[in-house]
Amino acid sequence: MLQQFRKALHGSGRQGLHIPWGVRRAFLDAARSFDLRSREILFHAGDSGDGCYFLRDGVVKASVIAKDGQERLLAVLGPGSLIGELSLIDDEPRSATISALKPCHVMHLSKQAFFRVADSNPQIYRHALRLLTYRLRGTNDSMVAQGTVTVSGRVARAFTSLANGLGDEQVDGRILLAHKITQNDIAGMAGVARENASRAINDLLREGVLSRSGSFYVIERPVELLDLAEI
Amino acid sequence: MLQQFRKALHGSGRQGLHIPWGVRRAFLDAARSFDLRSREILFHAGDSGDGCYFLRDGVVKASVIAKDGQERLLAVLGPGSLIGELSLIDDEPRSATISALKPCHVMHLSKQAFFRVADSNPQIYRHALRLLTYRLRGTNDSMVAQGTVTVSGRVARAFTSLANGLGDEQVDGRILLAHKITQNDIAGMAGVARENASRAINDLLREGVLSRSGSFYVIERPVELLDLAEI
DNA sequence: CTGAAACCGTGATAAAGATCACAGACAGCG
DNA sequence: CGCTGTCTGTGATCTTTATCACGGTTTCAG
Repeated sequence: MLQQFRKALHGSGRQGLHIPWGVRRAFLDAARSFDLRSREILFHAGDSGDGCYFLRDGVVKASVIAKDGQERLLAVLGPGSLIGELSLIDDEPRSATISALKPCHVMHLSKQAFFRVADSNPQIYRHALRLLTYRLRGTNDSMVAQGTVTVSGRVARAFTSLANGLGDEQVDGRILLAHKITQNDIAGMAGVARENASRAINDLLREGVLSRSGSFYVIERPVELLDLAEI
Repeated sequence: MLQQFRKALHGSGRQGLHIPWGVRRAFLDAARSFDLRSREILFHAGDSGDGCYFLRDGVVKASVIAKDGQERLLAVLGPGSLIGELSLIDDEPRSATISALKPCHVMHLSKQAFFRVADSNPQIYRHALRLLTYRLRGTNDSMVAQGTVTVSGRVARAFTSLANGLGDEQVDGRILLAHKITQNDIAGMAGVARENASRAINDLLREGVLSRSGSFYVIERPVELLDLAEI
């Protein structure tokens, strides 16, 4: 099912990026690894950026602060995610702020190292192109959704996106979101007021599409959720 | 000033893509050129796509139809634009419909040809990465704007985007949008109802930020427009 | 254990924007 | 020309969503 989520959100597999073996090796050799404490910030939007990061373990969020001070959450990312690849490519400032939601283990790959490795492994370029294409399709869809889909639809959409970033598929097909998510997070992702996110989430809980296990959410009926999200 | 528009919308130069000379040559040799009549459709969203297009002359629009039947205009593109590059890379269906707004001259580059040329000119990959990165930053911003900016702001934003795609900078710094644009187009780009777009446009005309020359719009005070668009 | 701070649910109201209705302008064309 | 279809401007509603208010609940640091 998770595959279908990812498929539905375009591409396949985690972030659509499966680097071949030897190449991954070359990357890891060139990378410097370090840890992030919970709440620690990897970088701020607007920082000048050099290189990109690979999240080996942990969970981070990508967010921006709009002019009016509201925080918009672009994504919550789990292990295996590539972070900060935009600045790697175009040397423009970071477009979002990345902060750790739990302790993380991260690898940093400098710009020079990336292009050095990539130049001798042209498939890497193809993979990178695919990754960006995947993201672009995603944001395009989101933009359309933002304008045409209702609040509860966008909340459902936020959950599918979370499932994509950090979902754990259980044997029975349910998807566990193995991290504490607040209503503020959901509201920030869906672009709605916290209060309305609350109402929409409770509707989903009442209908049984979603449930709570401890402080984690569980997607009980993924198919219905996709349907509500109008994907 | 147009530069500043493009800068403000991330990247520099038309679409941020300046292919070096020899390489451009190789592309043109491998491409097949043809014409499009006004209103003719290059491809539909959902079509399976092979290869990409380069718009040598003319104007096209990229749009999608949301589930509820509303047309959302993603962009209006002028000469020099690259079209359909997503499917080129990932073989997924076309994500938008491209239709000609006036007679166009187009070059088609097949997938095989693209990768053949690119594999022997790795800088091409870098350029392609830059282009996608540029677009990604753009859509990211739009997404944030969509949620936090008011209707008149988004209408202003639509005009900046139009200026970017088909603006002609005059010697006095004004920017001429040399194509007939309807209120429906603006509404579709800003994601608002046509009537409200109408009201917002008239506000801009009254304030003198915008004016009309025949059936074309002219951006009289680009800086103010950028400001209203909260870019 | 306990107090502060963050989080959550829910009603009441306000505001933004969509939709409806309709008349005038304008463009293309038989 | 005059007719038809598209485009435009502007009021009057209606809907959706944000905002405000506030009490209850959980979490966590000391």
